[in-house]
This record gives sequence, structure tokens and C-alpha cells, in this order.
Amino acid sequence: MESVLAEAVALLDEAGAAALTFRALAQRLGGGVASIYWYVANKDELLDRAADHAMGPVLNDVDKLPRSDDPIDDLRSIALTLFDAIVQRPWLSSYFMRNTSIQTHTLGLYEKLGQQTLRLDLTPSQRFYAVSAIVGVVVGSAADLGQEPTQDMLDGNVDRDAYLHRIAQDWRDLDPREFPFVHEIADEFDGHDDADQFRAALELTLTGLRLQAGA
Amino acid sequence: MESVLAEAVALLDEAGAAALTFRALAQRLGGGVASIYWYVANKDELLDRAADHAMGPVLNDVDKLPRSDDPIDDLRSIALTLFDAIVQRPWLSSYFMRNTSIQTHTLGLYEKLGQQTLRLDLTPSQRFYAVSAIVGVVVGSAADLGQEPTQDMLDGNVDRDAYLHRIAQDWRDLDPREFPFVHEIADEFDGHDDADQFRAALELTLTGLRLQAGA
DNA sequence: ACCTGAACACCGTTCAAGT
DNA sequence: ACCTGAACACCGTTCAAGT
Repeated sequence: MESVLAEAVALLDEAGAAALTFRALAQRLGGGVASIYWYVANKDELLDRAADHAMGPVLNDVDKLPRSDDPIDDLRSIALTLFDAIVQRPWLSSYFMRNTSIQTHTLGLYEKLGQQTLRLDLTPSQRFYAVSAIVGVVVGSAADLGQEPTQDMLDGNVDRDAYLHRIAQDWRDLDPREFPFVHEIADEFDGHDDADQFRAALELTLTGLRLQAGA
Repeated sequence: MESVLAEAVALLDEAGAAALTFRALAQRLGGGVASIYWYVANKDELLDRAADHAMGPVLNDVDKLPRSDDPIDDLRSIALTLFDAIVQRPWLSSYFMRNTSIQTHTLGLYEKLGQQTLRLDLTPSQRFYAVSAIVGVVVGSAADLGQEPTQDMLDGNVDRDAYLHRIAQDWRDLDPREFPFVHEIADEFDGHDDADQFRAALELTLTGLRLQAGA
């Protein structure tokens, strides 16, 4: 079981989500395709478990994070750690932190986030929404990362800067009276840093939360 | 082309993302499988275009939204309209508002959101991040919706309440000293409304934005 | 309890050929 | 410009049979 998940993660790291097939995995394990079905009911569960396997070290990193006396600061640190995990493993984006019945590390991460909200003056309902919101920011940014041409970039066909530049140029070519906003932010989009974008979104949510908690 | 997308959307509406195959689509169009490749380069593009096709009416709905004198209120209205679109078409979640080169309606929706930020006292960079953050909240919530057992629910195997209840019960069975947060919010999770969860997350972001704009 | 080979019922994509 | 049939190279999943 352990080695099945380890090889699955290795395969995903090396060549992305499309590379994880039962046949490729079986070959790496030196066995038959059907063997994998003894450990896992179907491909969805395989991906859920592989994603959670990759989250083990992340939960560890979060545990080692220094705890400050501002719970909002701690929420920020945890969220940034989660974001880093996705940057390093883009294939996580689709199976990231869903299905807490199977993903035990994910449940642990919810708990870590939630414990910070316990230090804030909020109702249980507000705490539930707060953690959902923060995870939502991470997942939303992950989806944004996944939308960039990661595969083409791995293949060396396109580099990210050229890709962003091409889109920004399309935007600049639009009628500025019909698209005043897109026009205004074309320069911002061109060469933007995903991490900055994530941090900005996270900051808005954390500010809202701080205000709600009166902290 | 128009009818290809219309039938693709119909197929997606009737039976979900897994049902959209080139063979099923060709059969509905009364033609051969390969014909579709004249309109579309591959399946990814088909899904991108189908999603954008479904976004046409949404852009229209947004256009008809009454404009208030508070841009934050208008951002909220637009975001809620986007959320509604995903609730009605869960298959949108994976291809929702990505790839503005192909999805022209998506670009229009970015523009609508962005125009509201033009009414706020923000830098271009802040405006870019603000719209990303709002779209992120919608996409993050969409991912959350998609994680629930939609297919099983369509098949009538599981109903949502029973599903949530089962998870909440798992949470209540955990050691409350190791999982104080998960324990605290089990009741909130049980039977929670996705729309409430979305609105709460959106509100945190909008509050943060209002503060940033000094409005 | 764990693994296998071989088959089944699908996929997306291509291509030479048609009108 | 638009469409086709037929093939290619894959998939996930099942199952009877093995140890």
C-alpha cells in the first residue's frame, strides 16, 4: 500500500496527472494491472489517496511552524504553506483537500487552521465559514495555477512569460472604451507572480476575518 | 458550430461531464466522430467552448443587474450571479472562467467585475488582485460543490443530507482533545447550505476590499 | 491475503478518402 | 469548406484463476 502510493506520487511528480495510469503504475511496481485494485477501489480513490499521501509532509511543516500570539498571522502562515505545496506539485490542484473521509492529513490541516479560529472571538458558524473561506482561497488559486500551460511548459514548448505576454497583448488590442478594466490591468497581468496574487487574495479574506473577530 | 456547442451543453446538463464524449456528441448530431474535429482541435477546447457557451446567458444576466451607487454591492451581485450559474450547472466547475483567449464571455465577465473596481479608490494592481480574489472565491466554492457526490445524487443513490450527516458523525466520533475544532463545527457542517458558505467567504473578501479602498 | 493474464467495453485522435 | 469510416493506440475495470 505504502509503496503503491509512493510510486503513484513519484509518477505524478515526474510527468503530471495524465501520466498516472494503472498500467504505468503497475509497470513501476513490477506487477500486474489488476493488483492495484486490491489496494484501491478505483482511480478516483487512488488519486485521493496519492494526494493525501503528498500532504503528509505538509501537515508536518505546518506543525513545525512557530506559533505567534496573533491567530490571524498563524492562519496566514498555514495558508502559505498549503499554497507552497501546490506550487511544488501542480497535479495536486484537482484533488487538493477534498474528501476528508479518505484524506486524513487533510482533516488534520483543517484542524490546524480551525484551532487558530478557536483563538478568535467568533461563533462556531463563523469559524466553520472562516476555514472554508481560507481553504477556498488556496483552492481557487490552485485552479488558477493549473490553468496555465503547465504541460507545455514541462515539454519546453512555451515559457510562462511568453504565454502571459501573448494574452496581455490580446487585451491591449481590445477597444479601451468597451474594455476599460481589462485594458487597465494588462500590464499588471503581464509577468505577474502567482504567489503575489495568492497573497493579495488571502490578505483580503484575513482582513475581513480580523474585522469580524474584532481583533 | 453553434449546434455542436448547444448539443454539447445539453449532453453535459443531462448527464454530467463524463457523458460528453465525441462518440455521444456525434450520435446526437447525426454525424461521424471525426466531424467534430473540424470545429474544435481537441476535447479540452470543446469543453472550454462549451463552458463559455453556457456563460453567454450569465453575462446577459449580469448586464441586466441593477447598478447601485455602492460598487462593493454590485461586485456582490455579480459574484452571486456567477455562483448561481455553477449551482445550476455543476459540470462548469472544472472549466469555469479559465482561458480568456477562448472564452470570450468569461473575458466579458472579468470586465464587468473589473469595472466596479474602477469605481473604487485602488491602484491598478489592487484592482487586478481584487477581481482575481473574487473569481477565486467563486471557483473555490465551485470546487467545493463539485466534491460532493453529485453523480451518486443524480443516480439517486445518496442524498446530500445523508452524505453530510455521515461525515459529521465521523467527526463527532473523533477525540475532542485532538480535534477540538472539527468537533466544534460538526453540527455546522451537518446540513449546511453551500450558498451560505459561499456568501460568507465572499463577504470576508468584500469587507477586506472595502477597507482597502477606504470606502 | 495477495497477485495475475486476459479480456471487455470503452476512450480521444488521426488520416486517407469522399462531396 | 465540410464530412466520413475505419483504424490506432490507448484507457479503467472485471473476473476467473492462481499462490
